[in-house]
Amino acid sequence: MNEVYSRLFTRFGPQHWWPQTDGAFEIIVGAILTQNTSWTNVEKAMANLRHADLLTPDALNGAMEKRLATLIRPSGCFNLKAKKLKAFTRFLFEKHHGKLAHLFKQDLAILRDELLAVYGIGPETADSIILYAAEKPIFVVDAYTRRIFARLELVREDVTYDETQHLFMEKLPHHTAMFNEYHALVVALGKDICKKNKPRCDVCPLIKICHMGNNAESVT
DNA sequence: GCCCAGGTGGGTA
DNA sequence: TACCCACATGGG
Repeated sequence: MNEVYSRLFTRFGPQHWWPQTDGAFEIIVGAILTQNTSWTNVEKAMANLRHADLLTPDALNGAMEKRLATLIRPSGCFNLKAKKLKAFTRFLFEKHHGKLAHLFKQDLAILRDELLAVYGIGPETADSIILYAAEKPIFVVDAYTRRIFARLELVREDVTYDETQHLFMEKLPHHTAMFNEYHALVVALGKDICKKNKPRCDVCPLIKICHMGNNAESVT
């Protein structure tokens, strides 16, 4: 796992996901908006929210769901995501006085359980929030992670989210900055492989990555 | 015109 | 538990 990280970093360089100039709340909003959506679309939705001064817990909590949906339209699934954003701020105000610092000061395991209980927050979004917004060390798993590492025969094909996460966290030092880069680098590799096989692939990205075979070894 | 994107929740068997 | 499906826009 360490070896793969070194090679990925050498190959792709630092990815600068969620730069520290973004506030924690913006990161959370982005994590929800990016579900099954490309980042360029999320940026448009975020720009709309910023322009409307809605990128604070208070403002978002007070905004009408319908208005939110209109503003975040470019990110797709906008009605659903507006509902999810409202669900998060409702949770934040009901349990933590609307303060992220109050939410984040909890133990990592408790924090994760609380996030998972919020409507619209699944394991990947919860872990992204913990790693990128709360800056606590947790490994974020996504579809690329499982496919790529299954192909490298480091995990089983049918491995679950939690199993994958456990495996990585067992073998790697718990460093927030490193987990941050690692996840971003895996996504960079996944995209890179997709691009290379684009012209001939019917079932992207599954087949593409299944086809990467020996090339993957040389890339990573 | 088709496929996918930094997923999640709900329904059915 | 294991699959399906809806959500929905914009870029390649």
